[in-house]
Amino acid sequence: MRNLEIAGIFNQIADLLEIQGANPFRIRAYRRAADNLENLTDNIEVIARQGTLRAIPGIGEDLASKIAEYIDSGKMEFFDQLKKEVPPGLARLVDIPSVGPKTAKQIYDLFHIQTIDELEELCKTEKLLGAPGFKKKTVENILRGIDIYRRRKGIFLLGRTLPIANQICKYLELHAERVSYGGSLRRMKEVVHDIDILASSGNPEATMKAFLSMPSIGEVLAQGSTKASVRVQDDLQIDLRVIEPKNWGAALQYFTGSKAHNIRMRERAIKLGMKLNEYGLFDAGEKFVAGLEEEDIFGKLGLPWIPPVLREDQGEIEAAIEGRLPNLVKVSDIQGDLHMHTTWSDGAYSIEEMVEAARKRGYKYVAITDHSKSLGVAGGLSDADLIRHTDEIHALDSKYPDIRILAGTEVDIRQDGTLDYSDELLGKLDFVVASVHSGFKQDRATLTNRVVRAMQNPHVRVIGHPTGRLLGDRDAYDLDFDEVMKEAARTRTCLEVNSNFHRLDLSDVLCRKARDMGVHVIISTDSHNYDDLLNLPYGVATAQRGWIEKERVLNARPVEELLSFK
DNA sequence: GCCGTTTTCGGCCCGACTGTTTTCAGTCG
Repeated sequence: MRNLEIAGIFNQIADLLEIQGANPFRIRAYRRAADNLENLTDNIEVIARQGTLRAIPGIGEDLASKIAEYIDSGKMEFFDQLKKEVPPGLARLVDIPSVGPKTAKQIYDLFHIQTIDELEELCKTEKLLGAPGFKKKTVENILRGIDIYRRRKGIFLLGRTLPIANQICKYLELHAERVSYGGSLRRMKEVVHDIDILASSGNPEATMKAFLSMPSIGEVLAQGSTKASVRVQDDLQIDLRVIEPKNWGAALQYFTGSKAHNIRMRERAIKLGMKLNEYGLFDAGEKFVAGLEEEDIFGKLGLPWIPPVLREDQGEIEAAIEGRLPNLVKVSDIQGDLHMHTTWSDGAYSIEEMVEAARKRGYKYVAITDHSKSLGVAGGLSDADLIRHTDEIHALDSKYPDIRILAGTEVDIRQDGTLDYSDELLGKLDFVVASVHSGFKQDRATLTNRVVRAMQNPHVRVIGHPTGRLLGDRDAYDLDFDEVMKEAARTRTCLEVNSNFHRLDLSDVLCRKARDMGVHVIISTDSHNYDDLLNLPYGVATAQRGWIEKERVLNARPVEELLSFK
């Protein structure tokens, strides 16, 4: 898939046009196109071949021809030309916080510098000081921006950030009426760049003061009467917005985004003769129409409330208008966990301990799925061990009448696509997860064949963590998901949505593709200890972001139905 | 550069904070 590659080019074009001072709407068109390509579930090359590029939102005649040109020739003339016009280092200066296109261009025009090191030198030697528009504060801010730029890791995992946000909310609840986190965190994106907190308060000064006196704050980046930004550990930025109670719903809607979703909402307001901002929905006479609750705003715009996980301008507004929003799977729908490890392989607790933990969570069934023999590093089970493992599970199953305990395995898909246990052995099990744990660097065709072959085995019910990605650490291996999902639908093999927040694999985008292609999923935790069981909401949220409904989630069904599927 | 139940041309979301400015431009979300 070259979707991300082309999206990246469009974003770079937007950066370059911005530096050139091009029409802001033209720049926005490139960014919107890039966003939509990133979220596209189909292969852009296939779409180009079919000649239906213009059906993609935000792609018109011009961008379609640019995409086609790039796919055909590997080049985009306009992009190459632009790169010649704008000095190459300039686009990188814009990545520095507080340095935007105007500042970067001005500095370049004055001093002809192109690198961040040169800019730092310029600031430190005070050469920049005194140039038009550059006084002491501005120079200091640039230096601070460079510092932040160098230190920031940029992305934070959802599972790391959400607990921090919850802590802050809990603290602020003592100093405000209502508190919520918003932004990409509320939309449950797999990685976020910052934490947005919203508070409503009758005494905003006190709320703001309480926020700014949190002990964990490293630095205050900005502070006003209603808005403040601070940095805490690991250079995580936290933005607080304090608003009056009557504006709560409007502010929450605005603060949740996404930006693209908000633009669409505001356009809808305009179309209906109103105006939407973070204070409320207003009629032509500036009279307050709605704003106390999010539902009020959606309602006055003729829409049902749209769950935050869907607010990405990926068709949710159209679906809301037409009354066909998906009936999203919920955490409470999940009846059992079908991917768990124990001390038999690389887990931290015994089978019985994990079963007890699952019972406490109210699950109706679990599958114990330890690793198979090839995976030596994880203590994979020999054939003989697997039989003893199965016996122990079946004995426990009789001991606990309130939970069905399935004997399973997470069997390795070997480099040639065969499985790590014989069919005879697999046939003795209740539930088989098959996963790739080696040979990640194989080419696309080989990897795709491997997984397809595994799905053709009648014992395999689900492919575990189908892309193998580790967020921030390891890219997905190169699979052709058109092929994989076609075969998954045909063989009625499920694809796993692994809830471990380092994985979230399938991703939201691939979940959406699975939905479109009629593939069923299983949302599992891949637990290696008790705490991992708590990750389920991340997997559910990822499925929700992919518009997945309860009916498509096999472990939202009773165990009999689960076992007879296929 | 995209797009159309007002439109194939003329619109395109909206506001807070900062710094350097006497009224606003730049940046950010």
